[in-house]
Amino acid sequence: MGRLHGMTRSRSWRSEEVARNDRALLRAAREVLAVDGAHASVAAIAARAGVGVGSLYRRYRTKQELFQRLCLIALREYLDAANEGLAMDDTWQGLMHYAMASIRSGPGSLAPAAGTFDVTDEMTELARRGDRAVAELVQRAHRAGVLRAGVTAVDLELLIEQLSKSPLQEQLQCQGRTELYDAALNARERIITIALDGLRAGPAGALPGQAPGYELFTMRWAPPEGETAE
Amino acid sequence: MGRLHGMTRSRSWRSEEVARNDRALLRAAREVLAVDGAHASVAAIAARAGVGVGSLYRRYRTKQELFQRLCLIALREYLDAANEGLAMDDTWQGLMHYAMASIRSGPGSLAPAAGTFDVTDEMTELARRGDRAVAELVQRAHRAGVLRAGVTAVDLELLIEQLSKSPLQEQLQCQGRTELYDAALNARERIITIALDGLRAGPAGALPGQAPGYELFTMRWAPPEGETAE
DNA sequence: TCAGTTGCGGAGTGATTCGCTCCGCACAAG
DNA sequence: CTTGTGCGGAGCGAATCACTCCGCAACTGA
Repeated sequence: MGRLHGMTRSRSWRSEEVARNDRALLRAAREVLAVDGAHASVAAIAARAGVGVGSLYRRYRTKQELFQRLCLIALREYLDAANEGLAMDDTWQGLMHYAMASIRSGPGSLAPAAGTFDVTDEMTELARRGDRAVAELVQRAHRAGVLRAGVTAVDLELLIEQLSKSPLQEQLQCQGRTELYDAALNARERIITIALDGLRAGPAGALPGQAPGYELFTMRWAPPEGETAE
Repeated sequence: MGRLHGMTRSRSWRSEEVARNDRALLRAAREVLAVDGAHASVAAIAARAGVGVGSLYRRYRTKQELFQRLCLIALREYLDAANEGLAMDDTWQGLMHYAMASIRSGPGSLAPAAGTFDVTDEMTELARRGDRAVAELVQRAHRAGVLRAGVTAVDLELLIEQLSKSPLQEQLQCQGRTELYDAALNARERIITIALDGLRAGPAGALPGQAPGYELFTMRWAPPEGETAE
């Protein structure tokens, strides 16, 4: 925001500045999407990235295209996190590594955008591989006896999604209270720690109801019929 | 939607139907607010309640007035839940009773509306009394040794807020997939159980960072300065 | 049977916000 | 100087917002 135009930059920004703008755009898009949900506007994204809407539309032909790229990146991070977790020796730490990483940059943040753009084959493939890795992560943890009895991969993924959004931080930054941002970050770490520790095997009782099926998780990425909804 | 007008109803609906509509309106308002956040529209609320916007505006002079009444009711339920929890003999069960009730009808759902309406003295008084009751609930649980070391009342309230929203159910009903609603409800119960069990005293390690202050919780109800935001 | 009354649904209204286009400008190279 | 390139943001038509208003159905007292 403001008038900074050219000014400081001087040498070959032929593609250097371009890449920086692209990263800022993607970061801003994820943040705004997490805050404003399905109603996130391109103007807000561009403003948060510190660029004009013109620059945004030069890189992405449409809002949907930006969200698609965002989703692809999130899915890649999701898959990487699961594989990294599987590579760890400590079973519990591996599970937690995946959970933490997935919460931080998870597809949960862009769930509100689900159904507003077409899902490419690459996305479904990435999601499939990720789910498979997570299922193995969960199975391994159960075999090691460190994961609470009855917890399924779907339980885990839904819990992660639940923890992905931060209502507190959303409102804080929506009101512009930057002075409390660090405190909110700290508070969120504690909450996540508490919630994830509920996954540990221990004296806690059985889970209520029966294990949820995968359809709860896959359903959302395919718009039902008749484009958007209702 | 639909033309059902009078039809089935016959006897003295002078005030019976009116009360039913009011309840439906409040219920719908809470649901839509939880789904659409700050951008919830009166049309959506009225439609979900099965009434016309005219009926909504005959009972509430403005959208803000509806949200105020909604907030007041939620705060009352919140206070009641805390007091009921205190009245229980079993300390842990008392805490869980409060948490469950607060999650289900919690002020967390209407957090996005915070700052969009004026806070009355009655609201602040109710919130103050509720917070006091919760603080006692937490203190009592700590004395009994059933609550995880280091957990503060603010931690608890923020965790409850985190669990108040259900991204899964939101999207489900936004897409009109009613056939999966029961499964989603069941899945949510499991997630809440897991997360709340992380509050139990046990072998889990210490919480990261330091205890968050109350300002994180009270800040939001007072618009900073300059009305809405930004 | 029939005016009179009451509460209802939803089309209409001006204001606002949306996704997106397009143009003037700052700067580097020739 | 002229030319070329990527930029910010004003501007545009469409969509959506909170809110008003009116015709109608259901019921009442006679």
